[in-house]
Amino acid sequence: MSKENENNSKKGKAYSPAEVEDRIYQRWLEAGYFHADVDSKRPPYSIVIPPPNVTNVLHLGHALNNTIQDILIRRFRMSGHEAAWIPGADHAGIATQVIVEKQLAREGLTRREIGRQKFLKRTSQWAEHHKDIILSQLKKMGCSCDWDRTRFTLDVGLSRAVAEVFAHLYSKGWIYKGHRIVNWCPSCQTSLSDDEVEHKEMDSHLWYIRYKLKGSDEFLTVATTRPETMLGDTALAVAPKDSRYKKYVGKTIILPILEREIPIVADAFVDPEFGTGVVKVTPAHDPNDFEIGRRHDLAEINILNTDGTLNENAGKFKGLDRYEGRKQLVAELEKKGYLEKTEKYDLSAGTCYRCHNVIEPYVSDQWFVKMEEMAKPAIKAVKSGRIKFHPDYWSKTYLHWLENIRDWCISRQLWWGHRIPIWYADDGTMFLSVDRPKPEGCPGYDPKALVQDEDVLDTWFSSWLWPFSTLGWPKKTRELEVLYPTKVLTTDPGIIFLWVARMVMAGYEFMGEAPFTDVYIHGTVRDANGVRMSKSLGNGIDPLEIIDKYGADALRVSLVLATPDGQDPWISRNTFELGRNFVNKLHQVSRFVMMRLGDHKPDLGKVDDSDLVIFDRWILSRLERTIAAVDKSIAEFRLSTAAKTLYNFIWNDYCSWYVELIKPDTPGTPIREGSLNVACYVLGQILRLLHPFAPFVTENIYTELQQKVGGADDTIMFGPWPTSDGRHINDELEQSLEQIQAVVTAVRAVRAELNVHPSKKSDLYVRVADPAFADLLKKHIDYFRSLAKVENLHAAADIKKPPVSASTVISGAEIFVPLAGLIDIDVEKRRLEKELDNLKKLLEKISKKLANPDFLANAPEDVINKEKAKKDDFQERIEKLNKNLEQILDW
RNA sequence: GGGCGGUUAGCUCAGUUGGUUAGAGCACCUGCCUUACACGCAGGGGGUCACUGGUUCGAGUCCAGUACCGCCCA
Repeated sequence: MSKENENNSKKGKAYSPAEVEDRIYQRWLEAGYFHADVDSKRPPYSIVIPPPNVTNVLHLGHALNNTIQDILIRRFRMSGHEAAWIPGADHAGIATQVIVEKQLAREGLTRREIGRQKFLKRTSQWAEHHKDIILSQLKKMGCSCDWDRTRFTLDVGLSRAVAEVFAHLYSKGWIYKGHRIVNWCPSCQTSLSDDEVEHKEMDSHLWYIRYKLKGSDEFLTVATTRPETMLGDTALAVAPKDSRYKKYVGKTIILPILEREIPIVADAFVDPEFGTGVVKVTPAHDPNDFEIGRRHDLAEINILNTDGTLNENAGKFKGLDRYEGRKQLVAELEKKGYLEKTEKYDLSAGTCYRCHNVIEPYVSDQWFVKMEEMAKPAIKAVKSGRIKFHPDYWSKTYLHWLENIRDWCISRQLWWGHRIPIWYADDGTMFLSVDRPKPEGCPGYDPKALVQDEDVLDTWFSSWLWPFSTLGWPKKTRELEVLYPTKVLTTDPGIIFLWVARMVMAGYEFMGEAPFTDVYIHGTVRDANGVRMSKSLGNGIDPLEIIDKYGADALRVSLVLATPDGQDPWISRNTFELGRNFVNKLHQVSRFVMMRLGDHKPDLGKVDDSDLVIFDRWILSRLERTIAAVDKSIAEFRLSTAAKTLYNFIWNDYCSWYVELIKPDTPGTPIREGSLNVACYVLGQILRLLHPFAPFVTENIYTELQQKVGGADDTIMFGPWPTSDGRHINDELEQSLEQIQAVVTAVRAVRAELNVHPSKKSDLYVRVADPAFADLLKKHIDYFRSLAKVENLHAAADIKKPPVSASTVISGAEIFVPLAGLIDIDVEKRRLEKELDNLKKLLEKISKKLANPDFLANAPEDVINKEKAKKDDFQERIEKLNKNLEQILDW
C-alpha cells in the first residue's frame, strides 16, 4: 500500500451509499410513501412513465429519463401535491417475438410448430420475467413510482382499451383494410409503419441496364438502385414531355433475361433529369411504381417471399436471398451485354428500427388508421399553448409531422400482441368482435365457421392510449377522474411521433382532453466521443455498474449536472465522479454540523432572527435566493440549471464560506449558538431542496438530523418544500460579505504565491479610504482570522506600509502582509507588474470608451456612471501598485 | 432537397430582455493531511467567444450569409 493510500484509509470516512440505499428504499416501500391516494384533498400531480420496452435492460437513457421524472414527482410531493407516478412497461411486439423465436430456433423449433397458444404462453413468461427486471432496476435508482398501479400493455384492462379503441375507430370508418405497399422487414417478417423505418445513407451503386425494344435493335437504358426488382418490372416509364422518348411511348420492351413483354408508358412522376430519364416500373416493390401501376393498369408481380428470398416469379433466381440474387442477376446481365455501366451512388435506404436490416417495399393486405381528423385537435393543442414543449423548438418537429400526417399501418404479422378483433366468414365478410361473435352478431353466418384475423396490432397502438388506459379507461374510474390529464410526459426526441403526438391525438379522441400539459424532451445520451450509446455499438455504460460503484444518488446527480438543458449529454465513466464527490461533500458537512450540535436542539422549521451575526444573515440571504432560483428553474424544466444552482450554493456559499466562518478560531470551542441554529436550519433546507435529485443521502442525513434535534419527521419525502418570502434577502449585506471575501482571497493569494506554509500566521494591514469598510473588517476579524491566517489586523485610511511586506491592491483597499524573510523580491515584483499590466490595458480600453462623445451622448446615465467609477478604480489601483513597486526597488 | 439544434478555456458546458475585467466543473501547475471532507483545502496558468459582413455609442449576446458537426423529415 502506498503512503498516500495508507493515509487515506486512515482518515477514510467517505460516504458509502451501498450501506444505506437499499435499506432506505425498502423502508419507503414498506411505509407506502409512493402510493397516491385518489381520495386525498391534496391537488394531484401525476405522471405516466413512458413505458420501457420489456426487452430492454436499464441503460443510461432510461436512467436520465426516470431521474427527471422522479425529480419532478418528488419535488411536487414535497410541496403538498398528491404525487402519482404510474409505472409499467410495454410488450414490444416485434422485439420480444424475435427474441423468443431465436430461443426456439436454438431448440430446433419454430413458432408454427409449437402453435399460437404455447408460443404466447412462453413469450408471456419471458416478458413477465424481464418486466420485473427492468422495474426492479428503476427501484435501484430510487424511483418513487406508485408500484401498486404498475401496468403492462397486455394487461386485461389495457387490452380491453385497445379493443375498444379499435372498435370505435372502425365504426367511425377511420380504421380500414387496404391492399397497399407497406414497409416490410424480411428479418422480422412483418410490416412496419412509416415511423418505424429509419433512413440510413449507404454506399451503393446505380446500375444502368439496357432494355431491348421489341422488333428493333434499339435499347432503352434504365438506371436503378435495385436491379433485382427488374424481375418484377411490368413497364418502363418516361416523362410525358420528354422529347427524347416521346416516340417510344406505347411500344413494347422485352424484359432482359425473363424475356417478358412490357409496355412503355408516359407518366408525370418520371423525372427526366434523373439517370437516363427512363425508369423501370415495379408496382409490387416500389411505392411510386405502385401508383404508376394503378394509373396505367399494370400487373403487380411480387418477386419476394416474406423472408426476403426471391420467389418463383424470379425464374432461375428463385430461392436466393435478395442480395445474392442481385449479385447473380447483375453478373448475368453483364455477361449477356445488358449492363451498360455501373456508377457509385449514395443511397438512402429504409431500415428496420428493431433489427436494422434494409426494409423492402412490399404489397400486402394491411390495416390502416386514417389520421387526418385526429391530427387536427393535436395541432391546435400545441399552437394554442394548451400543450407546451420544453425546449419549445421541438413543437416545430411535432407540428411538421402532424401537418403532413399519413395513414398509420397498424397490423403486424406477429403473434405477440393484441390480436385484431375482426372475424371473417368464408365469403370475406368481416365482423368486429373481441371474442368469437355470437349468432346474433353475425346473422346469416355460422359463428363456428368464422376465422379471426391472424395478425396483431402495432405495439404503439396500445401505448398511444397509455396516459388513460393505465388509469382504468374505458371504465370510469376514480383514477381517471383525479389523475387525468397528467402533468408532463418526459421523453427523448426520437419518440415525438411514435408516442407524444399519438398520445395527444388519442387523448382528444377518447378522453376529449389533452393527456398532459407539458412535454419535456431531454437529450440523448452519448459517449465521450459524442456517439450515441447503443447496445450494438457496445459503447454503453451500465447504470447498475455505476450504482454499485458510486451509488444511485451519484448516478442521478451526475446525469442531471452533465445533461445541458435541452441538449445531448456526453458521458464517460468518470463523469460520475462529479456526483459522487458532491454527495460525499454533503455527507461530510452534515457530519460536521451534527457533530458540533452536541445536545443542542435547534428548530429545523424556522430561524430565530434575534440572535444573528452578519454571516448568519448572509447565508440566509443566499439561501433564499437559491430557493427562488431552484424553483424557477424547475418550473421551466431546466433541471440541470437547478442542480448547478444547488451545487454552487452548497459547495461554495455553505461549505467553503459559511461553515468556515462560523468555526471558532480555536479547535474544540463550541460554535456560537445563533450560528449553530442557522447552520442547522440551512442544512435542513438544503436537504429538502436536494432531495428530489439525491433522494437517498438526503433522507439518510435528514432522519439522523431529526433524531438529533428531537423532531417528529421520519422521512424527508413529504417536505415541506422550501419557499422563500425574500425576507432575508439583503443586497447590502451580500456586498459587505463580498468585501470581506475579497480581502481574505487577496491575502490567501499573496501567501500562496510566496509559498507561505498554512500554519504560519501573520499580521494584516489594510489601507482603506472608506471608514465603513475599515469598521467592517475590524468588527469581524475574529470570524475570518483563521481563513486568512491573520494574527493582528490593522485597518484604517492612514495605515503605513510595514517595512518588509507583500502587498496587493483590490478595489477600495491596499493590503499588506508583513512576511520578513519569506519574500522573494523578484517574485513580488513580477506579481505586481503583471497586475499593473492588466490594469493598464483595462484603463486604456475604458478611457477610450469614455472619450467617445457618441457613447456619452447615447448610453444610459447609469452605464456611464458605472464606467466612470470603474475608470477611477483602475486609476487608483494603478497608482497604488506603482508606489508599492517603487518601494520594493528600495529594499 | 427541406427543417431543427450546435460551434465560447485541452475536454464538457454556463453566459435569460445588447452595457462590471466572458464564468463553472474536469484536466493541468504550485503549496497543503489546517477544527467535516485528499471523493478534500488554498492559490495559479489557460479563451482572436467557428468565419465574413451588417445594425448599434457599444455585439459572445441582435440580423444576414458562409463553413463544419449532429439530429429529424423527404
